[in-house]
Amino acid sequence: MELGLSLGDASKPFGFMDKTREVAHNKGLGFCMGLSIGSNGREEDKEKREKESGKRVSVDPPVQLDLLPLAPVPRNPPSQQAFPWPSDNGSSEAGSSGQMGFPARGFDVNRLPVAEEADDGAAVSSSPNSAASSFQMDFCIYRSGNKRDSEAAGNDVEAERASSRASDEDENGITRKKLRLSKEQSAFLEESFKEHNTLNPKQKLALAKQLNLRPRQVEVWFQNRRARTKLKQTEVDCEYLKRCCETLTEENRRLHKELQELRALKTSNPFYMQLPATTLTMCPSCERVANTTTTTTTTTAADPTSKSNGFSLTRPRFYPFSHSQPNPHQSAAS
DNA sequence: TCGTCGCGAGCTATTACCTCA
DNA sequence: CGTGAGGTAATAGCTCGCGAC
Repeated sequence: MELGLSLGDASKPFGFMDKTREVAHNKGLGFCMGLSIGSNGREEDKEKREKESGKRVSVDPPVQLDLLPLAPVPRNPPSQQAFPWPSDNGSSEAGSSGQMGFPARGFDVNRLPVAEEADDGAAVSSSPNSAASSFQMDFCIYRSGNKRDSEAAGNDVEAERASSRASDEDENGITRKKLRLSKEQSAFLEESFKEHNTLNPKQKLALAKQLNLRPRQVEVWFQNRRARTKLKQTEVDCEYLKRCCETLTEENRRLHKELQELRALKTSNPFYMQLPATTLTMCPSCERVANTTTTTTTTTAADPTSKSNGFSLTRPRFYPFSHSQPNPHQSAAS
């Protein structure tokens, strides 16, 4: 697990994030986190939109957390599903039907009646129940009142649910119905989100068509997904900062105690502390004395294992910031 | 060049529905 | 069977960027 914290300079995302993300993806390790406070986020929006044309961008750069599943996530799911837009490496083609890994034996989901599709221009081209539809995916029906589709999908459970809900369908259409996405749809959207956490209109339309959803549904899903991600980031941020606070409090308490011990030592042995000031200069990163003299006393003090005076110079300290350069003392310190 | 307007997109807060313990 | 909690799809309202004028 690698943690990084940055306060104040939101314009600079964490350089280590990319590397850590890579590691996390490749090895399924932990999570990484970066935090930056002080940005309004709009500049990042602009950048995102500029990159939206196909580049993978991260949402909300000032707060970057990688909370992806710890288990290795295949870049291409076992089903070899292909996203409806060209990937960064151009490996997937738009509308690559049959590569989704889902049986192409039916439809569909949450598909509104034809008349209802008109609210989103992109979804009006195909009849949701038509076998000749260009929609490739076989998603179980979860929408109330769409029993026929669900049965066609062969999913008895979903069909039952849809059937049971059909009875409470509000005929006047005022009641807002919950359109639960199928697992396949959610999984595909999730994979899409990993590729692009924002969608341009073309991607949205393509994804909607491939998933047999309305573009608005895809849009809402991504919106909610981003919100969930941000919420989790915030939770982890809070947890991390809480730990930082606890650690620093503990460190502060320990330093006070150490100071008292030193003062007591000085009082009892006034000659002990008559060392050159440089003797106690410590490397802030590795806790080792950086400048030593040749006196016997100093050598003793510089020895991190020395307990001759009842305390050690090596004490665990908490530094939330990682070294920008490799710590030359790290191997020795460990 | 600057101001205004319309539009599109994203974000946040909230609601409404659904599932499950 | 009723109920509350949690998850999530959907909505509303807002801000911001951008292009047209």
